[in-house]
Amino acid sequence: MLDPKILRETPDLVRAAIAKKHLDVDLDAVLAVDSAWRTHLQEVEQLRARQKAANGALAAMPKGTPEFQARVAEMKAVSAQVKEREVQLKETEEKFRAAMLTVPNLPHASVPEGGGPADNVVFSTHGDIAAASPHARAHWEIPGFEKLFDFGRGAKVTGAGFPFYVGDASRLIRSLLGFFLEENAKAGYVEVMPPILVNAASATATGQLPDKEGQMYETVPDHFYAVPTAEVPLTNFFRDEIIEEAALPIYRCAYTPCFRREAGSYGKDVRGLNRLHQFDKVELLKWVHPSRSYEELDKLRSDAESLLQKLGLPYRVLLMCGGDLGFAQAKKYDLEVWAAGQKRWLEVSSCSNFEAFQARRAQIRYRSKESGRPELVHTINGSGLAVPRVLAALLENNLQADGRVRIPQALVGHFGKEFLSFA
RNA sequence: GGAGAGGUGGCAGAGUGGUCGAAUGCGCCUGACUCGAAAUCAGGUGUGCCCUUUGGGUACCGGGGGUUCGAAUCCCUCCCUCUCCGCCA
Repeated sequence: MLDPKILRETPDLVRAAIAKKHLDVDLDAVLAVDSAWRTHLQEVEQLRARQKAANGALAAMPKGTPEFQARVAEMKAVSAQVKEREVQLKETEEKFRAAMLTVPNLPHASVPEGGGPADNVVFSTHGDIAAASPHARAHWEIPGFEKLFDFGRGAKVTGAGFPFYVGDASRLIRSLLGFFLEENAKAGYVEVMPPILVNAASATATGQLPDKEGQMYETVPDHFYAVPTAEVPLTNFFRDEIIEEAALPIYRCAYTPCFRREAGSYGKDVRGLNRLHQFDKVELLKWVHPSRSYEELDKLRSDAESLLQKLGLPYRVLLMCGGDLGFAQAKKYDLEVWAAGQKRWLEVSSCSNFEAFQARRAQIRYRSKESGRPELVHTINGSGLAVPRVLAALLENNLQADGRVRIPQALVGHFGKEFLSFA
């Protein structure tokens, strides 16, 4: 959520931000609701002040006297009025809250202009995509693929998008996860294993609710949500807390399975491992001092990049333009790995600075040494990394003439063999 | 799952209808004393929101609702914690 004061004091700044993000928000309506809410609030608070003053007087008065009775009768009327106004206030407050949730975060000045994916800036490119395996093919076309990545049986047991990983496939995923977690630990991220079901309050704090309810799996009868990313439980770790400034920055990482209903997706994106309902991912998350959030974003991005580098996978970094930035992000980089068989880039990490937007909604603050008061932290997160697409690129790029897949040197220790075999 | 107890400020812990944002102790901050420290003494020390912002107002005693002129205190409901029993990886 954006700071309502920013909206009140500098609405033009917010208008410009909305334009840069190519969103359509009725700011005048939001401002009108804000104004109505504040009017109602003041009315109710004035009435309550009368009540409080009368309470003191009544407490000191001998009970049962005519004066006392008269005062009670008078305050009875005020009480009725308060109750009536409070109903109005609650209504407008709810409208105001809902209206504020339609206002996006402000994009950082360094975010390029643009309306959509075509306007994203290629920030950097690493590795030689032309040098990728001459034997590359789309991973789902590799002979024997279905034996190790059993989508058919997964569909029988659960549904489409819930594959079984058998033998070397399972082993390779486990190797990747171990590799990611250990490398991240070396970079200073403390490993956390969070709950993978969260309650509605947590899903609301990170913005999955109320709007994206249909994207999550919900349990019955407890109404918990299967996490779409470890970002949700991890960010909520410090929800409604005040952190000592000396403790910042806090680096954490977590592996979780991620569950996404992916309602409405279709086409080539959904082939093979490209898009699943359940997948494995290691998430990186930081809580940082506002003055350092952009250097921390760059650092997190390069931490994620180093994983791809160590795996020897060609990739590029996109700097997302205003129109492709997302509602809550102030700045975002996407890491895309090259899948030589599909001849396309696959997003494996999205590194974002939310500034105080997420922290305000989740009420995550630090006690400022300078002011002595609680201030909102900045939150930054990104994948480090999402497994299935890294796996897809690895299978495609490292495919040998004999149908085996060469395991990157960094992974051999975890995997235990030089090659994965589909035979 | 069953039975019981309980959730109050950073912590401990009073308060069971009225001037209570809340005693007291600890902790923390400032000052005095001291060469310095400890001890002692004095003062201060929660968070959110609103306004005509060196100030004023209002809300918050696990969450929500109710009774009442007035609720930390009474009632309903949900959540959580602890103890005992049962079940279980």
